[in-house]
Amino acid sequence: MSSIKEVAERAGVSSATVSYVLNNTGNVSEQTRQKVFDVIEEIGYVPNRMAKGLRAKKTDTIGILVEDITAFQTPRIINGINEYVKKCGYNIILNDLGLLAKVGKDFERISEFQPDIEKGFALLSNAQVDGIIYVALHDRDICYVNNIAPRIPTVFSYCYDTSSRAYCVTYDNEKITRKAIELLIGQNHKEIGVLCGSEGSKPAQKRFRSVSECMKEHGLSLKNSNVYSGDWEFESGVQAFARYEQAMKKPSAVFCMNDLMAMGFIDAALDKGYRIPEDVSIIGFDNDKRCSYSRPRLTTIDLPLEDMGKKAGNMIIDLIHKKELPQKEVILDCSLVVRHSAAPAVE
Amino acid sequence: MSSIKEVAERAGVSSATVSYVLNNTGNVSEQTRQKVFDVIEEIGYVPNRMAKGLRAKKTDTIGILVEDITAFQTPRIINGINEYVKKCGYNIILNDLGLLAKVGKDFERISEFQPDIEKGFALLSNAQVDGIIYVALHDRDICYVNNIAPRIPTVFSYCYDTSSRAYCVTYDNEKITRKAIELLIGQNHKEIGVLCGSEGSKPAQKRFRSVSECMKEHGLSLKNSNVYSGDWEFESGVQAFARYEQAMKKPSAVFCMNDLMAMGFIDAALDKGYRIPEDVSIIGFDNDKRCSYSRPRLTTIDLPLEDMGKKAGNMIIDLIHKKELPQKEVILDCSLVVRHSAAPAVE
DNA sequence: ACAATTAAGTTAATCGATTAACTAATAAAA
DNA sequence: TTTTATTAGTTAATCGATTAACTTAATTGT
Repeated sequence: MSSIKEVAERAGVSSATVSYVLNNTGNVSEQTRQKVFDVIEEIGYVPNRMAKGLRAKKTDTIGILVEDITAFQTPRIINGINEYVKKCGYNIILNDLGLLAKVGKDFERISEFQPDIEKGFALLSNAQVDGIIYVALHDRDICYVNNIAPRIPTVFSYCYDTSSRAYCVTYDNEKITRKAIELLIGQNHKEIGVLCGSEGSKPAQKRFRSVSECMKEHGLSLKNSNVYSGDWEFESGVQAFARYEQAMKKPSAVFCMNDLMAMGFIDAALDKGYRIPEDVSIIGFDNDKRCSYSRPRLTTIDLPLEDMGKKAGNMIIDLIHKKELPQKEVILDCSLVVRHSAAPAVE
Repeated sequence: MSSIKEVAERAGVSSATVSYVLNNTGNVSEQTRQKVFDVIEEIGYVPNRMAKGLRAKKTDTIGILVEDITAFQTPRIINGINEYVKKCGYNIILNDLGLLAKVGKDFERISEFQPDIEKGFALLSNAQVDGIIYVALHDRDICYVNNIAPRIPTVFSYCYDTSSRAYCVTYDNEKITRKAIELLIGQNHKEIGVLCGSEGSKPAQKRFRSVSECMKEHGLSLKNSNVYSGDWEFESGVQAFARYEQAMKKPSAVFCMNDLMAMGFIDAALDKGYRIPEDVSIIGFDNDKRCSYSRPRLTTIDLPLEDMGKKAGNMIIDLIHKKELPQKEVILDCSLVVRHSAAPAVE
């Protein structure tokens, strides 16, 4: 309601002087400064961000475009971004595309929602944000999004980009998958199974290749019959166990490409009287909160979600300040969370 | 970059005409309209929201102030708000106070962070949002916040207000607690225990009173020895079980004031060889995703979080349009999610 | 045929904050 | 004493979109 003009009149100065007081610029006597502050306090004046943004052509605001706020990883990433950018004096605007309900875990289908994504970018872009951070649902190639990344600095998180044109923050699938498999090998497991994510999924392919290579390097081979297909969902873990149980020679350990499938596998196993980890060791992936209280507690892989958010915030602010970034793609390390679902092989 | 002026020049019309085309107002010939659209398409013009907001004195944007984005209920509420307000042509700006890390589950301490909360309101308010929705961490009295609710329409969600001055959306603790207890009574449980939330907590007090009254109405009495104190955390469920186990006459069912404590109780019970629900029935509260895959699956209470978001969105938009609201406080019903942790009493 | 109406546009003020360019007075330097 | 700097302000243009008030031409009514 109240404008800088009103403050100026009441304080008996020009509006320029008020602006100088507010921004701590120009030359203003202590006396005048105090008077201006008094008036501001008195009438509860708050600067109009629209006017400021219009004039200054920047808003000190970062736009966050999330594919789905209800996905378990999204809040942790937002939290990381928020923590970092607040310290730098930036605010965030969030826009949620709500894609999870539309695509489930079928991340490949997200490209169908290209118009929604473009709309989200347009919305943030005309909200005059200084930069945009895109938070994906699942580690995936965003090259198709690249052509719409607007004239505004943009950083993709939980994404990589095979075309290497976009700024991305992602995590190292290969390294951590190897670490998990090496844990099992170190526990003397020789027959290791793998429960895969959806067939078309890039991270699933990466993880599979890492499992296979890592085993080969340790003189083990990944048998076809020990590879269970899955679709990231609980139920596919249940089905995988059914196939596991029918096998003649059963793996003593199964690496599951996410926690949800691991839970399905374990649940089905426990129903049939199997003991975990005595009969079969299980490693999950995601450190998904929904699986926090499994019995036994799940040995799994924690994604550096907060750090991905922080790094994305760091990159976007550097880009806004037109700093050169040393690399377009930042790949952060995951960590192995050792709990009780994987144990040394017996016999 | 490109402004309405540039579009006007290229299309050979005045900027007013472009504005009329954009807003579908005024009289513009089909020919001119088409030409303007062509130019807009060609140079990728996007209206500047700052300028628009400055002139129109509204932004079609709702500010959401959340106490903590990582709390399990927050994303579901945001999702509900988002879904509703998008349909009405509104966008959202989010500001996260990140209080969870600071107060843990000690919600009463939130009042210590009054300055942070005020800062959050100020931030959104000077971002010129048309209205603010405050999303609390836990159902609680927000009367102390009331005096800072600014000249902007404000709706509190996951909150109630003993002073009845603020607009609130909350859920019915009493009704659903009775329903849960009646489920147990219907299952012929006579000796019912209750695992409480933090002592100072208002919802914990409400739930306790409801348990006690409901039992009395059914001719049962709640024994002091069957009341376990807790603090909403997993560990206090474990401790409650220790006390449970020492008792001479053990309750055949325990109503836990949240899922986390229920999980702690169950976990400890299973460790000691107790069977759930054969030896003791358990009901939780929250339908917390972290407890989704417990064995047995938890019978619990689902909070109408999306609906609370939707309703808050509905209320704030009505307030923005200066509609009279029939009531200041809206109380939504929870639902009982019957799964497998509570079963009829044996013997 | 002439007034009244409608259609299709233009002009210019406005929203509120910023800031370059200017003034005026005082203090310091030469 | 005159010049130069410094201090403490003011004036007015500007950012981009909206919209009331106006103009001009074409159409309609009687």
